[in-house]
Amino acid sequence: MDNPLKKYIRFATSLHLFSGLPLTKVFYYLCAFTNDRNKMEYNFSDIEQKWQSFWSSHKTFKVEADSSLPKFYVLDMFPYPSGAGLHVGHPLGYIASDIYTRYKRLKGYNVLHPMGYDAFGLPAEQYAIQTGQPPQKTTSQNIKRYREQLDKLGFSYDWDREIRTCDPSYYKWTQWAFLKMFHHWYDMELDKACPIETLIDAFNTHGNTRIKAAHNCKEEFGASEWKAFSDKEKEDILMSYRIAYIGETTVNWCAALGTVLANDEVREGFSIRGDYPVVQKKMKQWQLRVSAYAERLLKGLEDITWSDSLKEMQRNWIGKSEGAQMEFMVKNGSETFSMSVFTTRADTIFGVTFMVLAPESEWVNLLTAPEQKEEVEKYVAYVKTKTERERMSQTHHVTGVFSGSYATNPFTGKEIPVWISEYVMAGYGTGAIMAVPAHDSRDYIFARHFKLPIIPLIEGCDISSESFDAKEGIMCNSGFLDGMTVQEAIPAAIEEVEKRKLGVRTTNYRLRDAIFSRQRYWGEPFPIYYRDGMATPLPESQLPLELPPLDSFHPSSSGEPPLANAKNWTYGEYPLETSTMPGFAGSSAYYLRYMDPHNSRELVSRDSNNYWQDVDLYIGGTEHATGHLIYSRFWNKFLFDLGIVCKEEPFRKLVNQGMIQGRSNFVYRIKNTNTFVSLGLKENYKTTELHVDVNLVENDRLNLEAFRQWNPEYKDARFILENGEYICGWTVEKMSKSMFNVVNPDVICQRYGADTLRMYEMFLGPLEQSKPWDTNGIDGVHRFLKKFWRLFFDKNGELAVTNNPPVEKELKILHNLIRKVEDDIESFSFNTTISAFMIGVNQLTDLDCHKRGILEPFVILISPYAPHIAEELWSLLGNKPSVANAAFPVFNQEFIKELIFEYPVSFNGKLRFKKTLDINMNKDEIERLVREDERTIKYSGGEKIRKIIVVPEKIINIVI
RNA sequence: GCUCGGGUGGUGGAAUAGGUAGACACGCAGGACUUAAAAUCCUGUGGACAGUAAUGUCCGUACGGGUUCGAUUCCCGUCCCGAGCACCA
Repeated sequence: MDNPLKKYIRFATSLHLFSGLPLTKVFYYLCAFTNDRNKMEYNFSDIEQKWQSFWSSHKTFKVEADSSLPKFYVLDMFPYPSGAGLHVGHPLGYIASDIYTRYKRLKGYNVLHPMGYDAFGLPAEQYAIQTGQPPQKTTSQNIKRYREQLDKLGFSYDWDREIRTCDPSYYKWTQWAFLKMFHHWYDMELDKACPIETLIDAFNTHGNTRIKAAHNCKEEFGASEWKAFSDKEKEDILMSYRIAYIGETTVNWCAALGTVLANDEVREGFSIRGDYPVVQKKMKQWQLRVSAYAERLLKGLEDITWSDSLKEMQRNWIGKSEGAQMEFMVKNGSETFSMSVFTTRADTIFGVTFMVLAPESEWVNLLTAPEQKEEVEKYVAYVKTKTERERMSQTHHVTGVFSGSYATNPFTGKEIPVWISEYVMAGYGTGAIMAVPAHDSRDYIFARHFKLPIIPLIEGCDISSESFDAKEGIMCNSGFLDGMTVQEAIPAAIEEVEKRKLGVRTTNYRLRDAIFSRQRYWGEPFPIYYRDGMATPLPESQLPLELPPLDSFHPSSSGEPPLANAKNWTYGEYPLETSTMPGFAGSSAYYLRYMDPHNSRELVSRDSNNYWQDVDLYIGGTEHATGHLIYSRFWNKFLFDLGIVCKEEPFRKLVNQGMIQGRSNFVYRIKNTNTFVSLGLKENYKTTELHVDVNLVENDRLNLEAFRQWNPEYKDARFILENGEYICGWTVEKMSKSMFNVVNPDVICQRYGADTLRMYEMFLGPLEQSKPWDTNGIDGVHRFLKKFWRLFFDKNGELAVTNNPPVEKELKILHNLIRKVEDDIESFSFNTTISAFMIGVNQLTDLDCHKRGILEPFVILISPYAPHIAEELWSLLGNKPSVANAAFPVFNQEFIKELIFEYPVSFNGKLRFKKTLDINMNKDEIERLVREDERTIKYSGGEKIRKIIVVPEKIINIVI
């Protein structure tokens, strides 16, 4: 057994052997040392354990809706509990949100600060396929580990509200929302989701010709036709109007994962999870009609406090562009077709010299002339063989084929050829374009390559080597548009198009409907069964439809999703849907469920929702900008349309914490030897750079013994040292196991304590900035906490706080700090607060200040940052029950006067003098004061003076 | 290519309604206490030059211009780094 006493004796013995001192003397020194330590040292591990169990047993952070208190909702993006556990980068945002939460509580708010787990997902399933371990089991193990790690950091979550997306009582409401979407359609006139019954009524009276709806229905029909349709036909038509619908679409199919993926789960033709190739494939899939909300998703960005870059990312993703949809008559031999294109540059119509179709476009078959058939088919086949990545990487590789048919330019009347090329995408606009080579770089390159005519439309533009894409200049060669600026010509052209009935003004969005089914096991089952091949919703009373246990998580032998293997996966005699929902399903409304997590009758009760309303502060990474944060906003808007939630936007303010990168260390092995040379001397040798585990390195000094034991290969390693030490090189890289630079928060907690870790993570730099983790600086923060602790004790280790009234100097330190802490937290500058604390402690130490009137408020100020030490000191000062229930100290204006006195008035940047200025001074008094110095001033008026700037002959500015 | 951020000591970073640049911390150097170590505390620390010294002078916020009594901050141009988007018609 390795108890502390044995360790202690072993340590003393080795000291005795090492130093040659008598054993008795060794014990004497050790005793003196440890006694001293026990008495007054800051014992963080005892303190932190004590208060963490206090908080948990007293449910200190439990909150209830209370209409007598103002509410505040602080939310973290809940984690996916991976098998690797947390590294030091994960808690950054959690620490920031916890500081804000604790601050808001001190300010008298009733703060909702919950936590949970985004527990469905691919990694657990992949692990299950490899090992046969059910995802239920590994997920709950991972959650347990996450919880242990989170608890050590002293977060003030209300754990009674914990949710897990894989819990049936939670995903009941994910399924419920899906059913609601199935039962609704989007009315473009009312601009909201409406019950499907209203659509059926409308079909019964007018058919679908008069209805403005978001849909993908291909037919038009009148009321009598509708009534004559069979049930199956009716159901197929309704399906093309539902907000949750099955539709055939080109999907991202990942063969390696055996599932379809959403656009945000794919990057450059490869899956984000696993980096497997993804191909485009037409499939019937469940989809959510997110595109119906495109305009509202865009508009809603105006009223929320998110960073500009994040809003910009969402705007790009939604990709609104305004222009016109125009009809071109196309002749293929004797047949004539009307083909529509979308353009934002209707003004360039006179420069259209050819048209281009996407190879996948439905027009290709109709418009291919018999004599070109062979060539077109060859080309289309060639395009199909290219992967998505190849098509993207070869952007300037021009390919294409002439279709053999000609369109007519409706304005010039000229015949123009129709081409087919991969540079036009089937998925955007109509899959066909009018090409204006003079003013679009892609059209220009194409025209040059195939020697098609180029007509310049802007006076004086140079198109000899490239197109003129800018929307500026005076129009020419453009008939009635000649002489206008481009900005005038665009609306004028659209107007003319509409007048001549050649097309209509249109807005196009890049945002596409979200593909909502995944052919995998570890997700929410769809509450859908198939009757005679028709997708039919389960009644709400059947929810939740629980995920059945499985023995094998592979796809079935016939290529069906894993759920096809489940026994009795039927509703009565009818088969249930075998796909499951994607990862974003469970995370789309979790912030609502936290408001009322135990409600078994509703997603969230009206009362709870009315009280908590929306998330006031949401902290998380930018990686969710185009995924979760779009889907959540969509989901919330849908629920808003149904009157289930009272706010249209779910996240009022959003802060993106930066990434914490790893700081890797290197050692330098001399080639073909087992000798390592220190950084400063490596130029003298031929060396190989090797990553070394950062846990064996301190302040870039290698622990030689630990290094030898790290890997058997290095057992006999020799070192060339500089000044007796081995200095390692370093660089900043992603934090990952393979770079040996992962720092586990548990290790830091054990060594320095959670309070030090929390403060250090904040001290590292601005919250929103990415920065490397560098353990080197942590001693400074730890030293500060020790100093802070010592402030409360005298030299004998006795609590030394007195009730003497503080003097003005001490009050100034305090009130300066109050203002600083308040300003910094409100502006999320948590890093600079730590400096202010350090200065404050140093000043109080110099003054030997032991006064309760100063120290007690100081404890409150520091408690959001270092809650454990604050609780301990708070209770030592005789307060009950918890500093979390204290009130934030009030900043006293009186001491601002003192600050003014201190601020030097500079003269010519060199001479300095101090002037006594009073906050109550008015303009005349200041003028008189300065006139005595024979200088003139300008004064713009105001209430308080902060500083006064003087230069030769005049005062330039008085800052108020 | 387009959009948005950002370039400050050996290091992380302070300071922007223009006003003592480098707070605070790390590291480094020196010192105190100690038989010793640990811990703790104190001093110095952007660069160059001058002086025995206190101190003084000049140069310094990526680079080049501009506005201003005064610019790290505002404006124009250039370079570099990071993030996002990328045949979006």
